[in-house]
Amino acid sequence: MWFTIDFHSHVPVYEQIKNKIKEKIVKKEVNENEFIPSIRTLAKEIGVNLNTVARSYRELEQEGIIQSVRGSGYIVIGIDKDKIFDEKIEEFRKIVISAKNLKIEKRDLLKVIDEIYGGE
Amino acid sequence: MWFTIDFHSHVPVYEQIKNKIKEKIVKKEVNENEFIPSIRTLAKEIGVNLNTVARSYRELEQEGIIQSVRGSGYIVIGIDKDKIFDEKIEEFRKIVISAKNLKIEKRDLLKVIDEIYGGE
Amino acid sequence: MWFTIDFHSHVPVYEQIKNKIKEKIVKKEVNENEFIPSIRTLAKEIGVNLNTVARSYRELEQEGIIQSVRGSGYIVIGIDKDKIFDEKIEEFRKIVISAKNLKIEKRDLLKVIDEIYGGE
Amino acid sequence: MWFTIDFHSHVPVYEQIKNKIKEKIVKKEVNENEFIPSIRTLAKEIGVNLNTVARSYRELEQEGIIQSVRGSGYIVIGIDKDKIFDEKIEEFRKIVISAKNLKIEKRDLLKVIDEIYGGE
DNA sequence: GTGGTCTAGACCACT
DNA sequence: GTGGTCTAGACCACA
Repeated sequence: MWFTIDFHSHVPVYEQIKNKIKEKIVKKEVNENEFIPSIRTLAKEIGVNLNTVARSYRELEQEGIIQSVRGSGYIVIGIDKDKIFDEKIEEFRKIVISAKNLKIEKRDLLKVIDEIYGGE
Repeated sequence: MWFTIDFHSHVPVYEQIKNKIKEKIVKKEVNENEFIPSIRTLAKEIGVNLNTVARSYRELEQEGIIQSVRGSGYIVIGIDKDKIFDEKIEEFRKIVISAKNLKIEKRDLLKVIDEIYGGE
Repeated sequence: MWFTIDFHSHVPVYEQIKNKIKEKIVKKEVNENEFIPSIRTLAKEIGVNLNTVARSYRELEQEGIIQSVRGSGYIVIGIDKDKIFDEKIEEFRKIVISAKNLKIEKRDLLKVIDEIYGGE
Repeated sequence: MWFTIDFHSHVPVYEQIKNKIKEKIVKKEVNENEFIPSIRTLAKEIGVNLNTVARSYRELEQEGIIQSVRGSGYIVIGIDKDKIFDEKIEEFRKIVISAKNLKIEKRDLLKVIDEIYGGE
């Protein structure tokens, strides 16, 4: 299974798909000039409609990250890592602010980070 | 202005309102037994429809956080800080995982936390 | 009727809709800050599915030409006339080249232009 | 290379091939009773599938423009120039109307024509 | 009523 | 088999 979708999230499914694929590319689980799963394959795998995946792919193509090859599928072009980085950091900043507002202490956040990145 | 709404977020407006009010309560900007703004007032202030604010208040009441006082408005009952804490930590954990997936380094996250919480 | 669609064209319906709306804006048949017809209204009027119009509007929004207003509709932001101009001139250039290749004479093209723009 | 194909055009590849061949015939780059490239050759040259070229040739044959010669290939029969002319002029007319709608001035179109046909 | 998303299913162009 | 487009119809969030 390539990845899973949270159907109860407020984030639309097509956005989740876009994000997951961007992650895969950054993590080099798919490399440039490689094909990603076909629209139909991925749709079946994650249990969504073909059109939903198609929309994700179409938007990723508009962002210049993948490109359709007629009759063959979608191929990875490349990704602007700085942009992805900045977007995620901004998202991260918002939730840290929100956590601070909720009087969550710094050490509680650090604990989570250590858990995930490994202590040290 | 009490707070602002991101109308182009994927998070529904009524959810944003609920979250902001919870933050206010935890931060003690509104205390127990105090009134929060009337539906009408808040709706006008943040530029949304009455029904939207009404829905937020209704759900907050169902969660036992506020209570309607006939003819007067809504009064703060109290809040289960542990639950709020856990929810936010969980949200935080997800984005940290996502950041790690994107090969964002630990120190980049720590930098953001220091910025917001104050270094050290 | 706002406009009509050529269902036998190779140009996809959603593209035709986008082009027609761009024309309307340039021609000032709809002005900035005015609403264009709702997705459902336009879909019914030109006899296409709601999703098709929705896609057109979504892409026009991505291009910064219109913007969605929650619960109200889509409002015109503005349009980069130079870009539209350049695109159309480029399209025009291609067909002129093609006409020349087909040994169509210059005066035959000029005749068409005079017909449409008014002679002289 | 005989000609090139725009794979991201909305015009189907088999239509593009047909049009290019018609142009070649009108321009007398291939004359009557001469062979055009074999399906296999042309397919390889422009990088499309055999079936696609085959479809183009089949339709050109139906239009009486070329004819298959068993074991040899396809030979040019002739072309109804008036029909080609009318089709192209009609296509031209549409874009001129569209240009006028976009408030493009007559002189801008004339400039393009002069560029391509040579001034005067 | 408005936009936003999604499903199910279809046909076309192309390899 | 692949992508590209479209229809019909549904549910949600919002004014």
